[in-house]
Amino acid sequence: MASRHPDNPRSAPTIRDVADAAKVSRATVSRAFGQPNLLSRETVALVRATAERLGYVPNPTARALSTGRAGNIALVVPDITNPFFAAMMRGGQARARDQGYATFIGDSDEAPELEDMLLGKLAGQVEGFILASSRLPSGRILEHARRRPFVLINRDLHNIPRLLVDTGPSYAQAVEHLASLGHRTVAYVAGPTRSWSNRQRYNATVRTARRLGVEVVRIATSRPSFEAGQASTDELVRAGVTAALAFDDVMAQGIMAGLAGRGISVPGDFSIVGCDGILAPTFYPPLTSVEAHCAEAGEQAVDLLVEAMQGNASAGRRIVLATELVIRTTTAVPPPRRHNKRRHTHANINMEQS
Amino acid sequence: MASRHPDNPRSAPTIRDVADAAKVSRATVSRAFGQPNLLSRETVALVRATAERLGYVPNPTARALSTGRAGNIALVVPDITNPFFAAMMRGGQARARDQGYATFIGDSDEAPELEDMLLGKLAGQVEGFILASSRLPSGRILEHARRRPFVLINRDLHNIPRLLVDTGPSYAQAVEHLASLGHRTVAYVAGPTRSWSNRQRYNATVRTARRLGVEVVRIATSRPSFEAGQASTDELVRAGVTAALAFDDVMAQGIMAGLAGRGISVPGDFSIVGCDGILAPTFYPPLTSVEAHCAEAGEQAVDLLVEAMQGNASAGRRIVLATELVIRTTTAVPPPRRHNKRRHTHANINMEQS
DNA sequence: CGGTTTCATGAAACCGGTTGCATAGACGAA
DNA sequence: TTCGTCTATGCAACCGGTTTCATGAAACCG
Repeated sequence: MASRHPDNPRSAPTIRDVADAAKVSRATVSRAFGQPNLLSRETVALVRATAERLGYVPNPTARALSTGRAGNIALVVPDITNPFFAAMMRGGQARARDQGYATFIGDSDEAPELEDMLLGKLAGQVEGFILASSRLPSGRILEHARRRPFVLINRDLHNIPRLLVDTGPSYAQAVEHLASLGHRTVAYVAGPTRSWSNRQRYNATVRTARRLGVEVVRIATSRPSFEAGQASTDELVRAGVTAALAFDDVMAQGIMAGLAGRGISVPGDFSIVGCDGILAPTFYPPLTSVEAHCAEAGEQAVDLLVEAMQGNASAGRRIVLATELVIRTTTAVPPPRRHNKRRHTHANINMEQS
Repeated sequence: MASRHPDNPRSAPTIRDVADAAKVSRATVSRAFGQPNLLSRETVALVRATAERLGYVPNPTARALSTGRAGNIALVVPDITNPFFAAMMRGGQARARDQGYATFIGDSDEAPELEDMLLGKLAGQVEGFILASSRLPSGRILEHARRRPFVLINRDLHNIPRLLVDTGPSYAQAVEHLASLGHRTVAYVAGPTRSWSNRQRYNATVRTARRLGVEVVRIATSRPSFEAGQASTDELVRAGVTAALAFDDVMAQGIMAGLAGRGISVPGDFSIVGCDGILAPTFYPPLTSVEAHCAEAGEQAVDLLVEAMQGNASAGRRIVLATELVIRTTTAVPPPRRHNKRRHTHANINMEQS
C-alpha cells in the first residue's frame, strides 16, 4: 500500500513541470512570480495560467535556501499559558501573517538554558527573533543578536531594537492611589528576579513609596503563577501590610484566592493591584490593574522586526508603550488599625536568592 | 557600513568549510552526523571535533530541501488566548521539541477561511499538522489531510488520526450531580455550533437530563469568551433556571461575573459547572468543572502525529482521553422555589442560527 | 596467493528554487 | 545600411545539504 500522502513523494508540481508545460525556462517561471516586470505581459500571463492549471505553488524551503529569506520569524516566550504572553503572541502572530511571515513558537518554561537552546535550534529557519521577557544573560542575547535580526520585548539592551511596556509610571500611580486611600505599609509581590519588568515595577513602587512615606515589603516568589501568588499569602499576612501590588494579574489572582481562603475580604480588609489587564476585568471582584496593551505590544514588536529584517537601520530603536492604571474594585480604604502592628518585616521576608 | 548580521551574508560555516578543515569530503561530514555507523570511529570524532571548533550547525532548510523532511509541524487553534488551547499548545510544543520538531503556530481567530488559508501557507514547510477544534467543513479537512499527515483534536473524522477529549460522560455526571442536589431546570450555555466538543457536551447534557426528568434550556452564544458568557446572563436569568452548565471555564467565568453583577450569589442562588480545569481552581469561589487534561491532549496529539509522519499506519487511530468532573464550590442545593417560575423558555431562547 | 566480501570514503547528482551573465531580436539613430 | 540599446528570455551556477553509486583498501577464505 503506497503512502497516503500522494504529493509527499512526487505529484506536487515543481517549477520544472510548469516550465515544461509552458515551454519556457525555469528562470522565466521564477520571474513570472518574483519579478514580472522583467517579462512580457503575455509570458507572465501564460506562466501564471499554466501554474494555476497545474496547481503549482512555489516551494518555500527551496526559495529560502536560495535566497536566504525564509519568511519565518520566531516568537519566544517564558510561558505561553500566561495570559500576557498569550495575548501578545496572538497579536504578533496575526501581524506577522499579514506581513507574509509564518511564526514559530517557543516556550522556554522560564528556563534560560531552554531558551538558549530554542534560539539555537530555530536560528536556521527564521529570519528574525522576537524574544519576550528573556531570562537570558545580556551577553548571550547580544551574541544571538549578532547573527540575526532581533527584537526584545520588556528587556532594555542598547543596540537591539526593543519594545518596552512601561509599567513603572502606573505602579507609581498605583502607590499614590493606595497612599491616598490611607495605606501606610504595602507589599510588592515580586516576579522573576531576572525580569526587566519586575525591576521596573519594583523600583517605581519603592521610589514612590519612599516619597510618600509608605513602607514597602518585598515578597519573593518562585515564578509568576497562580500557585506562587497563593503561596505568598502567608508572608503577606505575616508582614502586616494592608495592600499588595502584584507583579501581574495571575499572581494577584493567586493572592486573592489565598486571602479568600483565610477569610480576609478584598477590598474590605485588603487591597490588591495587578498588572496586564487581560485577566483583571474577569475577576470577581474585578481587579484594579495596570493595563499593559499586550496584543499591541506583540504587533509593534513584529513591525519593529520586519523593519530590522528589511535592513532599515533600526538598530537602536526603542519603542515605549505607555500603560494606564485602571481602578476597579479591589482597592479601598484600609481597615481600622488593629493592635498587632507587626514590625519584624525585613527579617523573614528577604528570602530571595541573589 | 556592512550588515550588522555578519553570518547572514557569509560567516556561518557550511558543510564545505568543515569538510575542507577536516580534509574529508562533504559526504563524509554529512554522514558523521546522519549515519555515523557508516564511518570509522576516528573519522566521526575528527569531523565532529572540527565542526564543534568551527561552530558548524547543519542548515535545516538545506536539509529539508534535500530530504523532504522539514522537522517542523504546525499547531492550528481557534484562539491562542483561550486557556484550554494555550495549555494544549504548551504541552504539544514541548513534546514536539523533545522529539526534534519545531512548531509553527496558527491562530485562526475562530474563522474557517483564515484557518484554511493558514493550512495552505504552512503546508510547504511542515511535515504534519495538528488541527485543534477545527471550524472547517469536513470535506476541506479531508482534502488537506490527503496532502500531509494530519491529526485532529476534538473532531471525529474517520480515516484521520484524532484525539478526542471525551467530556460527554463528565457532563452527564454533572447533570446527575445537579439533579441529586435538587435542580429541576438547568441551562446549557453553548459553545461554537460547529464544534464537536460542543455537540458532545450538549448531547450528553440533554440525554442525561431527559433520563432524570430535568429540563434543559439551551442558550446560544457568539463565541466562547468571557464577554459572551457575561452577555448570556440576561437570558439565563429570564429562563428561570437554577443552574448552568457552561461550554467551558471561560464562559463560566463570564456567567459568574454576570450573576455577581446582578447580586445573584453562587452557589447559594445559582449553581455553575464549567469545563477545562485550567482556570477553574483559580476562581473565587473555585469552580466545579470538568478536568480536560489539556496539556496531555497536546502531548498525545503530537505523539500521534509523529507516528503518522513516520509512516506507521495510524490512519484510523482514535485516542479518547477521559475526563473527570471535579466538584469544587460552585454547585449546591438550589434556593427554595419562588413564585415566578417562568415558563416561556424556548420562545426567546433558541435564537441560534442553524 | 588469487578471488570475493566488507568497509570507509569520495565524486557527483539531486532537492527546487533564484539570479548573474550572455544573447538574440527589435528598434531607433546616424 | 550599420551600429548601438534595450528588452525578453535562456543557460548555468549557486544555496547547503543528502544519497546513490563507484572505487580502493583491507580482511577473509579456501
